[in-house]
Amino acid sequence: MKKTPISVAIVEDVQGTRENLEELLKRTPDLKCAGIYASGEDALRNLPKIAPDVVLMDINLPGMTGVQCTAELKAVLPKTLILMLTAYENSDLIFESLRSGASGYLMKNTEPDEIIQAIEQVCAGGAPMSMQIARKVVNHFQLIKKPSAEFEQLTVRENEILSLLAKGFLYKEIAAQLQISLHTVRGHVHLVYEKLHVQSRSEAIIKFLGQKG
Amino acid sequence: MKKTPISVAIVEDVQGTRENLEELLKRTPDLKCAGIYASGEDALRNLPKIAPDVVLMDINLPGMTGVQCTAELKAVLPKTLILMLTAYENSDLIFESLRSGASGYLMKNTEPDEIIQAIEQVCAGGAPMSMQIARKVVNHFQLIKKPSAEFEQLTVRENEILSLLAKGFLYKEIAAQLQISLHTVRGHVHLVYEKLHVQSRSEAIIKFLGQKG
DNA sequence: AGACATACAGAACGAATGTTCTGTAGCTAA
DNA sequence: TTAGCTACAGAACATTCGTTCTGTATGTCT
Repeated sequence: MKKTPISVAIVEDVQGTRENLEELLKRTPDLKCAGIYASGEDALRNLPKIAPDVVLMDINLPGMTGVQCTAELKAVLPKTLILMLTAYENSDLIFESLRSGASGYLMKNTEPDEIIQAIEQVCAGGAPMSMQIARKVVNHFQLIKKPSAEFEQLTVRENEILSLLAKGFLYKEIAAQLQISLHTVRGHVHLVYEKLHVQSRSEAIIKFLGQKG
Repeated sequence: MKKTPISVAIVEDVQGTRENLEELLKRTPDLKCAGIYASGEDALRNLPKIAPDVVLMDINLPGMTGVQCTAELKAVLPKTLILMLTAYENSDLIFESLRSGASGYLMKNTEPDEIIQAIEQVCAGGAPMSMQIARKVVNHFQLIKKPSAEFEQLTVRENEILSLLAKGFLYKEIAAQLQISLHTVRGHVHLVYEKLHVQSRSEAIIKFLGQKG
């Protein structure tokens, strides 16, 4: 698929795991081990010159975490693909990693064969991860969707006013934009609060923004 | 893995494809074809009684779309897993499907073997999709991330207060929770506003929530 | 037509919020 | 040590918001 070998760097604090990974890369024909680092700080200092195709990043590093390191690396090397390695399936860390720019998420107990496959897959435009992790990622989208019954009761005018509220306008600014009096705005806002079951502008905005996701 | 066969329903308007899928299910030992429908409306009428384990849903249906059908089915049968079938890799449709509650996303030209595997995988807690689609889903998380320079200037106390503001608490409630005076809360809030370059609680909340994704 | 419901508009009053001050404690650099 | 900086705490005053009223169209049943 690729003629030149894929250059891969390793960031992993545990010596044993680090050496195993290095060994694995070295004995695989199409891969090249471009750098090995025991800490995120060390990796950040050296990787920018090397610009590898792929980085295998331990998520649990002493000092700077793998997530932080990923974010900073991606800022410098946007084209470098990062695969997280982790011992545990922690949901929060998965999402933080993906937000930081990781392109895949592997468990440490993954078979060597599959690690190699994952490296090739990520280069081919994929996002390798275990099927349990894939489901978590997919479910995340569904959580965004919320019951929107309350919002449907709002009249056109109330919706108009709510969306202005949620842009941060003052009552008097809303009154000016809609050509109605300040008092009237207050009246509408109060009805919006009743229908949304909230008692302050803040809560209404939070509910409104949470709704759009 | 499962002793009883997995019950699978098909929603697909094209007769040829529909019959091919049915044939595929029938000749696979561990699968049972529980229902075949040519439209979303038809599926919605009949599936609630059947409650299959998995539904293969064509995304491109005449009348009600596969996405709509997925959303309504999921509302009635939250435990039923839905795999979307599609001819084209349209990003928007992928995300709409996932938001509507689909648990996997297959191309129509997928090999029969892989379709069977996908059905088994989704029952086992996975989220089968092509590697290109997986990457799109993962990338979606990265887009959420925004520049957060302003927030880093906040002190621990200020962050604490901002996050309480963004939960809708009143000043006096915040004062009580943090054991400081109402006046002090005001003072902190004002500093937060300065650092975030906003001038009201609403704007601060909007900025704070927009930041988290 | 009369009774009822709803969307919209406005006013008065108390409560919450925003601004601008002052003061204290801890930490750093000259 | 002293001067300067920052985080935190508080007070006085002005503005904005939230609640509870009343009133006016408009539409829909019966």
